[in-house]
Amino acid sequence: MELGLSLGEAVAVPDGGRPELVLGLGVGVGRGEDEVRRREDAVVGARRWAAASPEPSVRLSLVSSLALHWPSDTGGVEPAAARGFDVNRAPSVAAGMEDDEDGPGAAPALSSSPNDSGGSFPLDLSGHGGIRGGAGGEAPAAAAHGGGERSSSRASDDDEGASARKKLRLSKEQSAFLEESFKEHSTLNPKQKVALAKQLNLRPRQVEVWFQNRRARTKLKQTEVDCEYLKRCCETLTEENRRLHKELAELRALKTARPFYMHLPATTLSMCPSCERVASNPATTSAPAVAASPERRPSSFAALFSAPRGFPLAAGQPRPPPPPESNCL
DNA sequence: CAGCAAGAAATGTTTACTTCA
DNA sequence: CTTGAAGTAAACATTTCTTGC
Repeated sequence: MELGLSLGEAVAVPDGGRPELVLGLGVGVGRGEDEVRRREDAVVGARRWAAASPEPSVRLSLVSSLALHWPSDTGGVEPAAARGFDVNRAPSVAAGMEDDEDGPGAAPALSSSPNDSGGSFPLDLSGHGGIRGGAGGEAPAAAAHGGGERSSSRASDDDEGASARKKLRLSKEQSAFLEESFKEHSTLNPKQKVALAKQLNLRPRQVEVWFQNRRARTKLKQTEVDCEYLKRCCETLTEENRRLHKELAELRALKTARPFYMHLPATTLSMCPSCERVASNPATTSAPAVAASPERRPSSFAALFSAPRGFPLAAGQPRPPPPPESNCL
């Protein structure tokens, strides 16, 4: 038994709103091909399972979209695309800024001009004093050098004096814009990062960190959803287990009430492993052969006895036709 | 003012990829 | 041409720390 749960299928919303995530849920007989890989593959595998499962899926709107295509403008495929996201194309709002490279002279984190909001960024951030959220116009030391890409970004924020970490609160506008970007793509390539940073008057490192934390929050939320779902599955299975135990007790009671069929010798009936039919032992052909083809297989042993299909056969009743084709000897 | 939650940032680890001997 | 070590970059996991309530 496997539990399947998938996340990340972007689904168009009828009213034209933003896509929703599909949380595919299902319980059924799992297939061994769902390899459990490290990290994301628990979800990916479950999604695959859910796709192959006849079980209905439950859709939850998690207000996020992780699987939207983002076509490449370079035609190339970057590593991030291999992880499921195509992050090669810069966001539309960042068009024309792709040539900017992060460096000491590029993309200053805090614009010297309050009116310089980074070009096409529609939100007016001037009232927030840039990234410092209206911190009285105090230019942070870290902002002076503009940060750098990953290889240098870690050190770049530290080597600027001992005061090191200056906690900031992103403004609502900045957060909203980052959120919108995240909905389009949960990872950024360097150019997109720089463009976004420019538009928001942030350092590229800040944008990078924000996306990292955002991904972590998404994953955490998903884990909570998974946990809740598995809890419910556990309850359902416990209930099913209780029911089956009860059914078993009823069967045992029936066993004493129907001594003829239940007292057949064990060698009389056997299950063919290939076709899953209950067949009579050739050596004891006098015993009735019971066809248990899939379409006729009762859903439970109790149904086997209660269903009006003539089983078990009463004495003198015509026997059902033999199985059409069987590998049984 | 302490406690707490949220979140920004730092740090360490893992993985994939490239380069080069 | 193949292979393994070294280097690099990016993402992730975890932790630290700041800030606001």
